[in-house]
Amino acid sequence: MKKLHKTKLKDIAQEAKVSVALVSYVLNGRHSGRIKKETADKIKAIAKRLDYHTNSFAKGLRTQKSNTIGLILADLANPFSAQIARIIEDKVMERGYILLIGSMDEDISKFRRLIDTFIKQQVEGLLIVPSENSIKEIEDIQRKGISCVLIDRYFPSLSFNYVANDNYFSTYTCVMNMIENGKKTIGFITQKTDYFHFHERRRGFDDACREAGVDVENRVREVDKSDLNNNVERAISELLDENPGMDAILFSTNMLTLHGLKYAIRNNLNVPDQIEIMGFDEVQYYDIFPVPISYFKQPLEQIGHKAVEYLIAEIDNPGQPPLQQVIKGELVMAAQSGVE
Amino acid sequence: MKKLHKTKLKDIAQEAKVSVALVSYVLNGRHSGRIKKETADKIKAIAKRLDYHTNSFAKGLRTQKSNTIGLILADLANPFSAQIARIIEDKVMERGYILLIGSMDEDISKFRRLIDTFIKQQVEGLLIVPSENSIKEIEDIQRKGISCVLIDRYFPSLSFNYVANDNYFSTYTCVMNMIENGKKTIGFITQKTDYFHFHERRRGFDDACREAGVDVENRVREVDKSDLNNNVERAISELLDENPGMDAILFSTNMLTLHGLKYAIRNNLNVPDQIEIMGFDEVQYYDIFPVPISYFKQPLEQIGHKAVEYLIAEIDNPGQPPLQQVIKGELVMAAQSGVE
DNA sequence: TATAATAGTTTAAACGTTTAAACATAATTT
DNA sequence: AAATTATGTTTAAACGTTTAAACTATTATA
Repeated sequence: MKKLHKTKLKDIAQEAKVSVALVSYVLNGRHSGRIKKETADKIKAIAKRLDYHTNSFAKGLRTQKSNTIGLILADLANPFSAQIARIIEDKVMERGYILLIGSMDEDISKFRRLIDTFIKQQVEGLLIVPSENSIKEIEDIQRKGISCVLIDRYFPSLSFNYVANDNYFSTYTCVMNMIENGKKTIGFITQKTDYFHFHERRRGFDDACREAGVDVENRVREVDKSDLNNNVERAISELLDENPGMDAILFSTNMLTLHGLKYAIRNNLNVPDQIEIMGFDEVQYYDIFPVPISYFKQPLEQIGHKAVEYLIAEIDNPGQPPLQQVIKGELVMAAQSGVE
Repeated sequence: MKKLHKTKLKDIAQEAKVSVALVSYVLNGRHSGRIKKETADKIKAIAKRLDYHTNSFAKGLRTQKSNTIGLILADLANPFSAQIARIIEDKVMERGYILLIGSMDEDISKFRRLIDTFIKQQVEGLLIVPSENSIKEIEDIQRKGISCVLIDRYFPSLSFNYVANDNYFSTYTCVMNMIENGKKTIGFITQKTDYFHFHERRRGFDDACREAGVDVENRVREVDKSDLNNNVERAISELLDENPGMDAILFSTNMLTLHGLKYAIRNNLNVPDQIEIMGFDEVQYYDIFPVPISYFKQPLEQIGHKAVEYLIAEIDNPGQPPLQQVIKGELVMAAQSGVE
């Protein structure tokens, strides 16, 4: 049972025959310009030799700052979450903070536990990719006066900081692009949900169709999340049956898109000549499918960065008017088919 | 600029007209059976009303325990990492600890930064899914006497705690199964790497073939990670060209498997009758491919659980002889084709 | 020569908890 | 009635750090 002695300021002070305070000043670079270079160097050398690491408990207790930000994800196993987590972690570190990551796995009680945990850990702010039914908890956070920025999803009824993809623009752009490319009968497969961002995607689709003068009637299917496999398949074949000559389908999530691809491959649809498939979100695996697919790429990088900036702004200046921004992503066209 | 006053023990004590110590005893349930129920209830009620949350800085400083475990992943964006993170987070919470997650993104300097950060945060132990060239840092951790368990990958040259998939068994099992099913000419596509676990997979393949009396000569390709796309494709077609009648290919990672599927679909191979494809790791998307595929499923759940158990054991009893275990996963056979 | 400014360092209190030990009172035993 | 035990609560020190303020010694200024 080896007893590991963690080096503390006192150890360094003794070794250097100076006071603890001086060591602290040196190691924090807070020397008001008065510390002798010689002493400073000696102290730094000893700190290094003894492998000193600040005790953040003591530091945090004394300074009342944790330098810590919490990130709560709807579901870590979702590639979207994982990607955004990575982006945010980098950005947060760059700004001198530490990121705590928690995944609520679409489970509200876990969400509450995470919030409590993070509060106990004295996080200075929270970044949240909220899940569907978490509005009450979000309001709670607001009430407690904790700095917080919502990511990707938000509640228009709440006056809250958020950064999200411009979902209206996304589907609007997709449709317009299809139409430019001569598509006439466009289907849309989306998810049945209360999420505001899905409504926006729907609205973008509808408006674009209306503006372009193409029909929307009976061209949209909202599928239920449970038993997605079968529901999507059914939705697609219904859509195709009831709209002969349909020459394009837009899917509103990456999972839906993948199912669309599956359907196309299984049924030997000629993509994109007979029917074009357009998806949402970049998925590492799109290019593995033997079918060219264009997709709307959410601006994850920018969303992550902006969210961190907003949060830090809020931390530095709590209670400011809400910072809200939607960011436009871009359409990534399939590699021209024929070239393999 | 709303000033948010965080409730502390003192506030509760004043409100209840008792000492801070008593409040602490009550809230920690550490009442040696002596505290009047009435008082305890009153205190608890006030704590709840004032929304008290322990200040873990103060608590950690005083108790010298952080109740915190750090998880360092090779790459959070890899589905394997994300899945294992989820499993571990649950398990760790269940055992009363808090999990800090960090992703090193295959970047050694980031790895070192994460270790430092976690040490400063006073983690009681580290769980690490190490990346290829991190052996020096791992030894460092060992030298510092920090409790640590390696996950999934380990260094046989180091005497260290680890929990991993039984990689030898995995490929051995796959091959044997193929042979039972009448396959005669089996190819193996794996990654060119120094990772010990890939060597094990290779060894399992070789041994199984040898034992079953089938040839290994020229049936294995180790592809370079860079430009995986093209390399895999080339490897497969080489393999098929040079081994006419090859009736099965085993892939040693999920990415490789996906590329294998892509190849099969593009080239209209008849899977599994003409050629069987067997993969590694569960991937959410396998079943989307219009091709039946069997795969070896790593026992992620058990690996995660065991790793947490080992780490806590090590924390409770540091310096004990190393705990090491490989766990056998299972082969998941493709849904019988024909049934759609 | 006295005074003030400068440079370099130390003192001491504070952050919010925990916890062994002490204390006070009431109940029980001798 | 004194001594003991049980019950309920408080005291006070400690954890490792930061930081305003104080101190000391030296140098510059009046």
